[in-house]
Parts: sequence; C-alpha cells; structure tokens
Amino acid sequence: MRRKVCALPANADAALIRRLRRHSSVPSRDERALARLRPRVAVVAAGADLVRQGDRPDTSIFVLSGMLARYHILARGDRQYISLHIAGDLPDLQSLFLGVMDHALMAVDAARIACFPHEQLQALLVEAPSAAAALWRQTLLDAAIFREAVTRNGLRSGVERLAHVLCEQFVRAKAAGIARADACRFPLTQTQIGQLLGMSLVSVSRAIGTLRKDRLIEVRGGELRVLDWKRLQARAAFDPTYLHLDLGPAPATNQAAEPREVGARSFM
Amino acid sequence: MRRKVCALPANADAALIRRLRRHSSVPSRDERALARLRPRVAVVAAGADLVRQGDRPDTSIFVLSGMLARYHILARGDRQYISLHIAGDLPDLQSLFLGVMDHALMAVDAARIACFPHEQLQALLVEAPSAAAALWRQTLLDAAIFREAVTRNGLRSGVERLAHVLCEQFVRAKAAGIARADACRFPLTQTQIGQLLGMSLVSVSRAIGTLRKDRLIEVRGGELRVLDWKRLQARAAFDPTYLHLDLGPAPATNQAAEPREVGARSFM
DNA sequence: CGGCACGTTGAAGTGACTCAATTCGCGTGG
DNA sequence: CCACGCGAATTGAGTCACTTCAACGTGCCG
Repeated sequence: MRRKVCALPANADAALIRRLRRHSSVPSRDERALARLRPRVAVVAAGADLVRQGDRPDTSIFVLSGMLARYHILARGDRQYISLHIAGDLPDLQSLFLGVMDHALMAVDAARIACFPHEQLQALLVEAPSAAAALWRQTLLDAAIFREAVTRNGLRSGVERLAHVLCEQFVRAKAAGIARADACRFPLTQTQIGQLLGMSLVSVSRAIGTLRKDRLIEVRGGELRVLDWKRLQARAAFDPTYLHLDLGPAPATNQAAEPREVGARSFM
Repeated sequence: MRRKVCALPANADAALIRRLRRHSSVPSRDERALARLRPRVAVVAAGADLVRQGDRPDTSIFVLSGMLARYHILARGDRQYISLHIAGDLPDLQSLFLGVMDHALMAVDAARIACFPHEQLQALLVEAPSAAAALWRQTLLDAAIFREAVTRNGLRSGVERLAHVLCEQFVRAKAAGIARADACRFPLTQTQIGQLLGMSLVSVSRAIGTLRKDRLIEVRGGELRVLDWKRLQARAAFDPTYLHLDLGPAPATNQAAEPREVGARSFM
C-alpha cells in the first residue's frame, strides 16, 4: 500500500480530458469543469494493493502510467484477475456509485496514478453533463471488456485465450499511444496470466511456447512483441468490436444544449 | 423478432421508478421527468432475438416480466450467455452510449418489455441528474454481475458454478419481488445452462443430479426450488456482496460534503 | 399416438491439471 | 568476477474432471 505523493503537477486533468476526448466530445465549458478537479497523484510499487474487497473508497483512480489489474479473491485464496488497465484507463470508476468494493485493484508493475474524489466526479453530473456522460460511457466500455472476458474464458481453448488477451492488450496499448509498431508492455508473470485466463501456470507456459514456435509472438522481460499480427488475430478469433475504438471524438454532437427542453436534440 | 405492441398503458414508467428506488433516491422532480418518458411496451416470444450483435439500437429495454439473456456468438457458431435478466432489469442500458452492439439480447421465455428511446434517457442527464445517476448506477450493478461471471466460470468447478448461478438468480428474484419463499422461475434448458457456465450439456445434467441427490435443490418445468439455502450457498461459495443489495435508497453519503460551491446539495 | 425436444445415464477419450525436476535470468554479496 | 539464491519459466509424466459419442427415457403437443 506504499504510495508516494508526487510533487510535480503531472497534469492529470489534461490526461483525463485527452482520454475522454478519445471517445466523447467534451465542450469547453465541461472541459473547464474537468480542469478544476483536484486529483491526488501518487506512485505505487509493483504488487501493491490500491483498493481491497470490502473497502469503501471515496476516490476513483486514473492510470497515468504502468499497469493495474482488478481481481477477485475467494475465501479459499484462489485469485481471478478480471481485467488489466493501462495509461488512460479509469478502472476504479466502477466504484463511483457502489458503496463497497466487490473486487480489489492492484498495481501489476510500478505505476503512476491520479485519485479523483468521488464527490467531485459526482458533482459533474450537475455541473458538466457532457463530461459525466463521457465518464459514464467510459464505465460502459469497461463493462464491454468484462463481457468479452466471460466469452474468452468460456468458449476458447488455452492457446486461443492467450492469443486473445495479447491481441486485446496490444490494441489497447496502440489506442493509448503507448505501444511501438510491433511491441508493447506486458508485465504479467505466467502465474498471473493463468489467474487471468483460468488456466494453470504450466498450461500458460506451453501456450506461450506454442505461439512462439509458430512465430506469432515473443514475450520477454515484461514486453510483448507481435511478430505476425494477422495470424495472431486469426488464431485468437479476435474481433475488436467490443473495444468500441470507432467511437469517434464526435458522437451525438451537442454543443449548445438547452438544459430544460426535453430530448428532441441530443446533448453530447 | 416477433413482438406485439401492447395496448394497455402497463405503467412501465412506474415500474422503472420503483426499480431505481431500490438502490437510489429519486427526488420527485426527477421522478416527474421519468414519468414523462414514453416507452413502447411489447410482448416477445421465447427464443426471440431482441437485439443482435452489430445492431445500432436507439432504445434501451426494460424488463417487465419474463427472462432475457445477453449472449456472444463466435464466427464458428458457439454461443456464450453472459448474463440473465428478470423483471426490473435494464439489460440494454449498456448500449446507451455505445454505438454498435457487441453482444446480442434475446428472450429466454415469453417476456414483456418496455423500450425507452435513447434520446429521452440521455436527456435525463441535463433534465434530471439524479435519475441519470440512478441509471448509471444500474449499469454499474450490471458490470459487477459480469465480473462475478468471470470468476464463477474461471475459479469454480462444474457443480459450484451451477450452485452459484442458482444462488444468484434466487437472490435476484427475491430482491425483485418475484420469488416465492423457496422457489423462483428458472426457464433455461440444460443446454443453455451449459452455454452460460462454460460446460457441456452432459456435465450440467450430472451437476443438477448431484445437487438434487444432496437435497439442495429441485429443478423442474422451468422452476427452481431451493430445498436447503444455507448448504446451497456454502456449496457455491456464494457471497452476495457483488449484487450490492444493501445500497439503500440513500446512497453516496456525501451529505455534508462540500464539493466546490456547486454541488452542496446532494443530487441523487 | 407419433414425433420431437429435452433430459438422463453409460462408456471411452482427451485437454488441462498437479506433481516434480531442471533450467533460466538476474540481483546480491563474498 | 564468480558463487549463490530466488523467483520465474520450461519440460516430462501421471491423473482427473470434463468432454464427446451414443443409447435410452420422459414429457408435451399436434
């Protein structure tokens, strides 16, 4: 739980605005409301738990760099990772309107995060409806990733599951602008990959070996290198629709919404 | 896709308000905004697809009675059910801010539904922020169920998975007020249960047989009867935290919070 | 009363698991 | 600079839960 408060301004607000602009248009009035938020920036060490099951957090975490992961843990101690989160994600927005955490949030590797107080985010509903809509949409994007996780782990074989999660992370890293042409960060241990995909460490090792032997990928030192994207995607039966990357920055274009007037015109 | 438009008013708005009041407080001003919504009520037959992958729906579906299910389908034809939805659920709210459907929605048995136009719901963000917050929260509750599905199918054995989903449905039916003391509707075929839990029809049959032999449950004619709730719950390692049933009508507790000058009044 | 979908049960096969033994990579300290 | 230690990854071997294949039972509707 070790976290150092960071001195530098870090521009967490600006990063958040950039993130939301990736899928929603945020009018400048709402942008100003976002810019008034006062997040607390922190650095967390690999392996640190940021929020635990049963906690009642009063902030939502925004990832500035590094990788976080959500997980469930059963009484018997088994762990299931639910989703991975990289720069630009708001994993913890799920807790904004839920009292008690039903899952935990940890840092997979060293990460920089910004904590936005719930009350400030909730205030956006009144102050900046378009910004609130963008945040809402962000939580729906998260939910789509959860749904895909169900299908991935339910319908696919071990090798396919692995290929699928690698595809997902690569595409998301690209979208976040933190991937190179053919590589991105992937700091999970094989044990953790197993706990994400519902398979044993041994199976993960063999699955990686298979994809490596087929010259599709290379994984070393927390880095994923994609050698043949087309074939990897085919091997995973990966369809990126669920990531909704095509949600352009201009959705239902509003601009000068008339707060009172009922809905004939769309407001975002 | 057969659906008959229903003549009677059906009070879908009232049902929606009751639903949201289960977990959020809706001030009367916002209640009036909800009451002004003009949903289209329809009856759908068992097995009918309401929304398909790739569609771009412009309404969100509210369940008045019966059971709906979300599912993914892969190119090769395999099907994975993601979640089940009963009276009071808003399965389709997930599509409110996502353009294209990444999953499909179908009727498991005959159902009555109400379709709320997206633009009217989106207008609530400006008109009735507390109502919007309640809807947002509703989508977060859905997401919590998705997360639990990942863990259920990833970490539990066949019998445990079955027991878990039966626990979930029983508790949710209770909360929705449509369960008897020891029984509720459960209209899935064993094939469908298999596609929900990631197991084969044969395994489902044997798992049901096991729970029946242990005198925990009885399933017949689309009805689930719970014979021994305590032991069923133990068998499933079922912890209802993730359903967030304790979210009283008074949420977020930001009573005297001072979120900047604007939101001093709590708005949900 | 036949047809058909759904459910049950037996038997054989297999993918993934556990157990276990090495090997690799890397940081630490003698 | 090399030895050591330790976590992580690889590889082999045996086992098991769940799968598939197949036959049979059951209940419902035309």
